[in-house]
Amino acid sequence: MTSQRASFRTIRDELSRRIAERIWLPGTLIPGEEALAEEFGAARATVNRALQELARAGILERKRRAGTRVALHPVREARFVIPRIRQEIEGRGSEYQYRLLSAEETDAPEVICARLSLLSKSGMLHVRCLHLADRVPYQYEDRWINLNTVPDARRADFKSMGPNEWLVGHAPFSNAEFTFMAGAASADEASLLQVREGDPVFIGERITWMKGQPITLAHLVHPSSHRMVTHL
Amino acid sequence: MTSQRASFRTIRDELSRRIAERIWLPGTLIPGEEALAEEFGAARATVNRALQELARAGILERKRRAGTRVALHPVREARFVIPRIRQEIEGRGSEYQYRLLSAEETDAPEVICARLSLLSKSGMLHVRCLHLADRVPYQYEDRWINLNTVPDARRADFKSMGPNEWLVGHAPFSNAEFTFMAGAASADEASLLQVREGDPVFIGERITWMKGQPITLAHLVHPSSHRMVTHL
DNA sequence: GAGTGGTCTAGACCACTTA
DNA sequence: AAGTGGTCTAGACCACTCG
Repeated sequence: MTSQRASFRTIRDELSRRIAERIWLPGTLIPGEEALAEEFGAARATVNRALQELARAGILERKRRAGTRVALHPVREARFVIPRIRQEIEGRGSEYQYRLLSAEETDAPEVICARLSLLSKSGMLHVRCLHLADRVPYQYEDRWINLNTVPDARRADFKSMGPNEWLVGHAPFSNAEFTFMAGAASADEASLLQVREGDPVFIGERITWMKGQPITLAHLVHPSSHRMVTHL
Repeated sequence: MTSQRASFRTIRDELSRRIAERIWLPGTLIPGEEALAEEFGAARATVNRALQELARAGILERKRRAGTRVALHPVREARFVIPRIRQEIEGRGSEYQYRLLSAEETDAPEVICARLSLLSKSGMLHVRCLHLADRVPYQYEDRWINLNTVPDARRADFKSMGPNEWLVGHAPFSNAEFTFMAGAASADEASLLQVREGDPVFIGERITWMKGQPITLAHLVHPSSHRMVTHL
């Protein structure tokens, strides 16, 4: 008997509580939708929504015919916002500045072609630029843009606007891969970021595709003071 | 007129296409649920589910009375799985090994207390250990556990099981903060990870709470060959 | 084959917000 | 005040999978 009015939230939270307080242990088969609907005095669709949310959060595992179980190894996931560099800097109350270092159409080196699964190394635009926060180097960006996928990028002016800003407005992506790692600053990176060569740097690599066609590969280098933070 | 049978997936994908192909530009007010339901020959609840999924993905913004708009600045988010070190290593087909370095109840240094917003520095368990993949150092873990929140940890045996594995089974968390950064290996870290002192390392920091009470602070150090990858 | 979750419908009422 | 999304219901059929 529940005094609460039926709502997918109250049902979701109550089930969540039973799992957190180990009333239902991991692996337990919990009652079916129909039974829960009766217990909570709600429609099955309402119970379904509560269960689906918990399943999406990874704390329940649902299978047709087999029923719903408390996940044995809850796959916890966290989210992080895909940073838009200007917003990221301005959002912290800092002044954003942008400096284009170079932009030229040139053949891509083997490494880049391989990373993007490209057969031809031609038709690539290589852009290098620097993003500053309060006049201090914040991120060095080394990017390759596939002109075969985004021919308009030839006419883009990257002097005043970073390639990322241009791309979000002109070439939406359907898939992306993000890689984060630590590395040692090369001589170039060191002088641009005002650190010493060999100093640790935080590197983000981003590859985006539109319907299987590679759009761009970005290599984003931060000084080691950089923090990537996310909450759950 | 749509030849597809009504389904929240087909509706969701069709709307997504209209946005991706810029038929509906950012900021556009799109038709209401009722209108879309009629267009697709579906019930409003079905349209609602499609719209809610797109809103959760950040490409639509919905407000009562105001209607649904294509997001101006789509806040793209990516997810990453919160790694369980053993699964992470075994999932790559490598052999997992664990080595406890030290575990002692001791006062926490100022830095740690501050990081956890702790008033008292006592009642802390300091655990250091090493995780190996195929006998190669993979992660060095330096962890503080708050015994005031998790008194059972005093009786835990961390000789055979890592503190993370123990904690997931005994102290679920309600909130967590993840930080990723690059750093230079200290002398200790360098010898344990078999790199040179000062070499870049990839550092993950994890703080977890249960209902506002800090549970643990983990400092996780990887050699610079480490990659953290996620897809969208 | 049968039971469970997945999805859809038609209708209803409510909550919020903006015109 | 009214229109839009948010949620719920009761009922239905389907798809998948386990025994």
